[in-house]
Amino acid sequence: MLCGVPVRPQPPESLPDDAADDAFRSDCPARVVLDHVTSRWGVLVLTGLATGPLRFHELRTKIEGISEKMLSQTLRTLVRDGLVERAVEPSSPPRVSYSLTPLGEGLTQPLQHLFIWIRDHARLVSAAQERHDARSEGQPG
Amino acid sequence: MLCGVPVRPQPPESLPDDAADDAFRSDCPARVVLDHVTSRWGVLVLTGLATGPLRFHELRTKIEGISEKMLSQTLRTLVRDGLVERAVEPSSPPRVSYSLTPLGEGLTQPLQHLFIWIRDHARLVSAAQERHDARSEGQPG
DNA sequence: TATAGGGGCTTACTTTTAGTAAGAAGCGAT
DNA sequence: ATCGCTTCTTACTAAAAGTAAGCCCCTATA
Repeated sequence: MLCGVPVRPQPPESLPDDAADDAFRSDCPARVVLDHVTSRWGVLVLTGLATGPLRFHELRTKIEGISEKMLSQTLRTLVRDGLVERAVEPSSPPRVSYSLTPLGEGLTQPLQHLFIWIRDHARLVSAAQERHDARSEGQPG
Repeated sequence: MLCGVPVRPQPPESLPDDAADDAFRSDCPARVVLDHVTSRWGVLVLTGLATGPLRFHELRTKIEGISEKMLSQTLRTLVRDGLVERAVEPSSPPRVSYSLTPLGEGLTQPLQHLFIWIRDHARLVSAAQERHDARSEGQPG
C-alpha cells in the first residue's frame, strides 16, 4: 500500500479539483512517473517515438542536442517503466530499435497536446521574456 | 528569424507528423519553453496554480518536497515567461500571491491531461518496474 | 527595549545530475 | 590485421538541484 494511493478512498472534504492531486505528494508512484516523463530528455524521447519505432542513432539525430549517454540512460529508464520497448534485430551488426509500448502510446497523447501548445505559443513566451527583461533593466535593483 | 522557425516552409519530404516538430530542434524558442515547463518543478508549480492563486507558502505546502530556493527560482522563470503572475498585496506584512496568466492557463490544460494520465497509470508503471527488476536480477551480467 | 515569530525570499555550500570525450564489444569488409 | 559501423559504457568536468542558514520588514508580547 504505497503511500496510501492504492485504495485511496477519495476523502470528500478535500480536492475540489479531483484530477491533479497525486503527483503533488513526494512519496507517490505518480511523482516518480512524473519525474521520469518530465526528465530533461524524457518528453523528447517519448514524443520522438510517437510516430513509430526508431533506431538509436535515428533518435539521437531527431532529438537535437541529446548525448549518447543521456539517450541511453533515458531509454533505459523508460524501458524499465514499461513505456518503451527495446527490440534487438539479430543481424550483424545487431540493430536496436525502440518503440512505444501500448502503455507508452497512451502517454504520448497528452504529451503531443503539450508539444502542440508549446509550438503554437513559443513566440508569445519569447515576447514575454523580452518585455520582462526590458523592464528589469530599466529598474536597477 | 530565430532558428528558421518563423517562416519555416514545411519541406514536404520530411515530417509525416506535422505537429511534434519544433521542440526537437535545440536552438528553438519552443525548446526553451519545453525546458522551463518540464523543468524539475515547472509542471508541479503550473499545475499547482491551475485551481487558483496561491501564496508562496501555500504553494510550498501543496508541492511536497520543493525547497524555498527552487520554488522561488521556478516561479521567477515562469513569471519571466509570462505564464505566471506575481501579485503583491500592499498590506502589512505584504502578501505575495501567484496565479496563472491567461497564457499560462492555456498551458495547464495539456498538463492536467498529463497529470490525469499519470495518476491513472502510475501503478501500471510501478508494476512494470518491478517486473523489469525481477528479470534483471535473474540475469546476472 | 528586548525578543520572538511569520512571510518571502537570498546566499553559501554540498550533492546530484547532465554534458563531453573517449573507448570497448562484436562483427563484416578491405 | 586493421578499419569502421553501431550501440552503448566509463571517466572526468560542468551545471543544476538540495540543504541550511540568514536577511529584511513588519507585528505582537512583555
